[in-house]
Amino acid sequence: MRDEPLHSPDPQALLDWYDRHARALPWRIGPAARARGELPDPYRIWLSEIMLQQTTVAAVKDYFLAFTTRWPTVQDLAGAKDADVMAAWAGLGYYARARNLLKCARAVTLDHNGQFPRDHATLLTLPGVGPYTAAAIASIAFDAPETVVDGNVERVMARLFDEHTPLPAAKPILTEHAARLTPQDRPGCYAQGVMDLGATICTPKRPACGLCPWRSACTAWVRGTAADLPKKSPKKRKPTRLGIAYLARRVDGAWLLETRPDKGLLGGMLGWPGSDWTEDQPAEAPPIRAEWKTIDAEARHTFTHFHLRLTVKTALVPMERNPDRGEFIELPEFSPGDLPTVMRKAFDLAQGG
DNA sequence: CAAACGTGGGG
DNA sequence: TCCCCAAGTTT
Repeated sequence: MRDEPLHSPDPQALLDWYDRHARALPWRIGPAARARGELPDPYRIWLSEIMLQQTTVAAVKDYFLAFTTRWPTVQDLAGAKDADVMAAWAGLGYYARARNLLKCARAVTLDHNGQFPRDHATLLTLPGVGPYTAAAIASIAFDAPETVVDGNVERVMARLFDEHTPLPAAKPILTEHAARLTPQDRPGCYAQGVMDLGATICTPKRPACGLCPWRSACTAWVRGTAADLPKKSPKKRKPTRLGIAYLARRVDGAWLLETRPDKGLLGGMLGWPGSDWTEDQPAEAPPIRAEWKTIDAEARHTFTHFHLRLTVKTALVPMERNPDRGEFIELPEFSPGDLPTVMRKAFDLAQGG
């Protein structure tokens, strides 16, 4: 057994691989433009990077196209109504990202002369921009030699250097390896290349080591440990919580909805008035006096840290009756697509779906 | 440092 | 059914 790879991974080999295998994505410029030394629009890179946080490329694509069509520049987005942006983000998850997206667009427009900052430290001051995203924008949009460390890079580095310390404790070690490899030449393409390598070749399960440009420099490949890395700390099991959602339809077709508070789960999103979500049977909390009927099925949904079993109750209420909570919204001002997924599941259940 | 924070797809 | 995973940030 050796402690070091046979030779150090060559950044140029990774760049060559990227030039041959780069995926065409809506926020990327084409190979011809890249060859001319052009760089992508920082607004589009920022938007894509926020959307891609803990989210797959497949899930992001349509949202990215919808956002950039409706709000082509950061100034357009800064001028949008909060409710419109939250509705457009509905279904993508991690809704703090959408709230910070607007804060950030407005900060760039008002505090930075409408231009994204180019340096890592200033980028880090923007809402929703952490160490990874600041490095991604600086390197991809401005070709600065910053080191991106996302889940892909962690996995690639853990394997290249056969690092068995479990995450997240291993993060500083893996970051150090990644920083040492980052080249001064074409750091933006290099950053995207490492992440593409992790996404398509150096995958979590069954990595395609036979296709990897860094195979001969990979200690885990030499030792046969690649598929077992990176190690991760054991996860906790998710508890189950119970809740009740109240779907009131007025006789004119309007639905009773409320905008959730900015803090906490589904913050800032539209939703059905309901009970607290608790491990014990929740107390009734009808938002309006009505003859509530319980639907004979639950809406089941899993969040990051708990499972939810949601009982759905429906009622038809007359025009003149006022709710204790929420407000009636008529179609088409309200569309089910504006709801976060768990709320849309409740709606689908009430519709008999 | 641990916990909160969504959702959909794959094995 | 259930667990893992995905271009992380904030508190």
